Amino acid sequence: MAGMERADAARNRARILEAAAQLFAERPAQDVTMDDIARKAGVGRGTLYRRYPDRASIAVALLDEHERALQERLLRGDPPLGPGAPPAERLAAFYAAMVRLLEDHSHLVLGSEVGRSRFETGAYGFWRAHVRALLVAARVPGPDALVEVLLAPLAPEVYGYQRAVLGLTPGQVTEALTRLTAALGPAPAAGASSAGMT
Amino acid sequence: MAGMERADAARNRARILEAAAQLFAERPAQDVTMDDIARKAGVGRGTLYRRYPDRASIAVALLDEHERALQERLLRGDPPLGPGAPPAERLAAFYAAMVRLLEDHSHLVLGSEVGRSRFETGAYGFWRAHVRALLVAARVPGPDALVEVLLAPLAPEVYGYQRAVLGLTPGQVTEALTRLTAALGPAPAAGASSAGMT
DNA sequence: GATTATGTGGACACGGTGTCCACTTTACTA
DNA sequence: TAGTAAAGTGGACACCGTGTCCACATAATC
Repeated sequence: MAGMERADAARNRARILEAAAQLFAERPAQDVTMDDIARKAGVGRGTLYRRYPDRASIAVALLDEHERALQERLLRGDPPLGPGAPPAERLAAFYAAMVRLLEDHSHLVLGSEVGRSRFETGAYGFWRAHVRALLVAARVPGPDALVEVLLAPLAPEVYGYQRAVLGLTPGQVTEALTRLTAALGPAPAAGASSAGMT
Repeated sequence: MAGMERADAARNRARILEAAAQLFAERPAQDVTMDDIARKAGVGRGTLYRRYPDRASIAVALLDEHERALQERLLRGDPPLGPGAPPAERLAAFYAAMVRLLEDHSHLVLGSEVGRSRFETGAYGFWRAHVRALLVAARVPGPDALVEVLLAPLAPEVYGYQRAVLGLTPGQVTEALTRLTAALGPAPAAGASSAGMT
């Protein structure tokens, strides 16, 4: 372990995170200044910058715990989210859960620079790996490029736009993704009637 | 017509656009300040702000002409992009063209706040309407939510990420989208063998 | 050539960011 | 328990970009 965190430091970290969560909840992340957070947390600017060099890193920290929880459920939770169910069902469950996550916390991401850095977060790679594994399990051919296409609507900016501007419901997004995935599948045996569009 | 534009004003507008195009090409839009643009264009700050209240509006102006050109081709160009070809082919052609457009000009959008405002641009609505119409023509059921999902990978941020970080080629993106769309289709008649994944 | 409206440009004030360093607190050691 | 080193803290500060404002210049109109 690389040195214990001092007690006061831990306390302040908690304060900062809590203050930031409140502020991000009540107005766009863009409009929350580092100063706001420091003041609300009862902490000096220097202290804030020591741990979190910018807004994005705070948002990521806040997001992290929620994402971890979902990852845990994907790996070891009950079906259909966890292992045990057929791939298509697990995918549908994943979409629903992911939409739920976005629904609850996308405000952390929208409007700050997190959108970009979030991709670098380990979490996004995790979702990708998960979906890819399910596609492979379902014998969908050429999963590599498909994964990205299937994940794109869950990019925070895109999702936020679909919800806020277009007025789509979370259910509609989930359903569209599920239907899309359901339409995929192993190349039909020669001669089998295909349902695809010509 | 709401008043002619003065000759000097027109000249300066052109200068500004040209300067901005050069600057955006050589470094991330984020890092180009309004001052940079004004200086390079040989124009005062006030003049710049008069027409373009922020970076985003400049980028949108630059993007506009390219987007209009593609719109024109979609409406009145030769098949498969224009009318005449079967919907699936037109969609594939559209994807390819759109990827090309992003390939050439996504740097205008990435990193500035355009990402957001771009959605409000008429252009995005146009793409949506186009794809939706093609889905309808192909008798794909429930096109409304699907359109968004199919367009999501073409959101500039997402596309840029797939290209830069993931290393996907333009061709891969196009192909994934095309395959996805091809898999869609009218609900198969009861009893017909489905190629979809279970 | 005079008048008016439109366009221009740079000075300015404001606000946020990130840095820096003297000070305080904690954890360790004798 | 006192002393010491390391870690943490907080606010003052300088920097930079933004957007506004207004005195001036230039083009269109009479």
